[in-house]
Amino acid sequence: MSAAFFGALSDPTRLAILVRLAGFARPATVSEISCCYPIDMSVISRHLAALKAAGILESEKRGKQVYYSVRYDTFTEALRSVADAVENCCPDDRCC
Amino acid sequence: MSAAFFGALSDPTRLAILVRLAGFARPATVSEISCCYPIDMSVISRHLAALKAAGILESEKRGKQVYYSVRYDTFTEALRSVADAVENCCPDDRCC
DNA sequence: TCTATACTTGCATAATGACGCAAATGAACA
DNA sequence: TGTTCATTTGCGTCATTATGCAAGTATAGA
Repeated sequence: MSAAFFGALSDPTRLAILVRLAGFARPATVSEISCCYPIDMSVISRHLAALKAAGILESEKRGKQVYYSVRYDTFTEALRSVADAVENCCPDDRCC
Repeated sequence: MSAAFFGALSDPTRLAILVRLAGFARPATVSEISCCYPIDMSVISRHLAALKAAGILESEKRGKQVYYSVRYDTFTEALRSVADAVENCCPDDRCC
């Protein structure tokens, strides 16, 4: 349950990239992704790196291009495990 | 699927507060929560307000004190709906 | 080897956010 | 009404982060 995981999702641009990439349903290159936003490609590249560092995306280099794709299994598993953790949290009345 | 929702969870202190509050399994006052952290109570109060604004907590004022509690249903539902959305995202190959 | 393409990294700047302190609000109670 | 306690809000400061531009790296192809 890491704050870094949620931090990766806390930026509107990164979230939009993730949704778009999920919609692609196939790996996409940085250029393909960045052409959809009025933002410099270097910025998109950094966002993709951040999502990858959080374990949400994975990348594969083929020739000159880098293909990013969603790690559906780990991503959805992470979200559901947080939901489960909060739901099944063992009561603890003590403070400090 | 809002970035603000994840933004509320992207801070380690806020996440710790949420976990603690979930562990309490009952509403807790700002003082009760803040006594667990070496942080000024005003900061905790702001964190609680942020979590509430994100729909993760709710508050009730009783006398001089404000009781915060987790909105388990909406919180876990939000996480699971994001997981579902990414998982069942309709493919869309077009760019821009 | 030279050039073009795809992407990443360095650096500066601007915006955002966390924090502490002090003051303000609001409720209970003498 | 005045005091005290619980919480919130205003404000200044420091750290982090998003962004753009320019330069760097790496790969493909002429």
